[in-house]
Amino acid sequence: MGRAPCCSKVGLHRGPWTAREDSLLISYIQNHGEGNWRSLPKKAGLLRCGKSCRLRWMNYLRPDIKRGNIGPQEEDLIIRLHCLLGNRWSLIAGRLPGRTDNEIKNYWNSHLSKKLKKQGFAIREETPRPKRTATPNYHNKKKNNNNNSKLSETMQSDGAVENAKIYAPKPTRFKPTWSVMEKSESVTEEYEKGSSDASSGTNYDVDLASWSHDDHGGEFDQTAVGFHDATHLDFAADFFMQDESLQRLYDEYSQLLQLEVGANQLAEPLMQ
DNA sequence: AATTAGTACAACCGCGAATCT
DNA sequence: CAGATTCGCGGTTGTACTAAT
Repeated sequence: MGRAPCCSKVGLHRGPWTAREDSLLISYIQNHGEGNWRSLPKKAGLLRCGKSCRLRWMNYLRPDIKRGNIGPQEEDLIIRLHCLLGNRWSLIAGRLPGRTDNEIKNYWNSHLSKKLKKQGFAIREETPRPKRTATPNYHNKKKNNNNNSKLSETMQSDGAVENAKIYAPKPTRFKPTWSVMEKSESVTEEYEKGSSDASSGTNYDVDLASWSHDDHGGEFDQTAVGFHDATHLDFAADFFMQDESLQRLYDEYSQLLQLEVGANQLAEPLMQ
């Protein structure tokens, strides 16, 4: 229901974008703004599906996208946020001004996960999306949900988490904090300040290499499980309190989670 | 020089949630 | 309120490029 038809089924272009397509899309959005992706291609004179246009704009053409290599401070922040949030790339991207979720996801998959494995950290092969709280429609809906079927396989094949309840925050559409929290005293602001001045020691300048296994008595492996509930956030806190800014970053997320979950819904820890 | 393997990243796909009618 | 539509997310795939053999 409601799914946009695949491009191939309606004879639309697929694959890499040409310079001409890019310029058509850019000029259309400059004149009319984002949104209405469904009707945009037709109006812009593009033989693409709206979904493809949106993706191209969001991940490549937007003027505020930061090009170039991901720096060590960004890398450090990605790693920490991934420990905290799992594969919630859009949330992570929201903390990295100018970076897209796709870029971070790619960087993680092709670069960081391997790097961390080499360093001896246990990386989740697959982040099971947290089981969603039982909204009235949820269980009655699907049948063959990919993500959830994967999740249940994972759960059942792994005795350690078989009966675990996972904190399941209500999914919300995400807007990058640097655009919606401009006036706040958020960590993002500090990060932006820091990252805009590469020569200064930033608030996130923490030596990852110092996080050896031994430093944490082997407990670090638990980060591979993920921190989907408040109990785990407490545990996570031990690792992320390396400086004040990270504390605030952690607090921010912790607060968000607490707001959503309510005390009686807090899941039991995955590891006990 | 040719082939193979590995890497990086753009793009696609399927899904659920939000929003609209 | 229900069904339809749109949007956004995360997993996966395809392919261009580079390094190694």
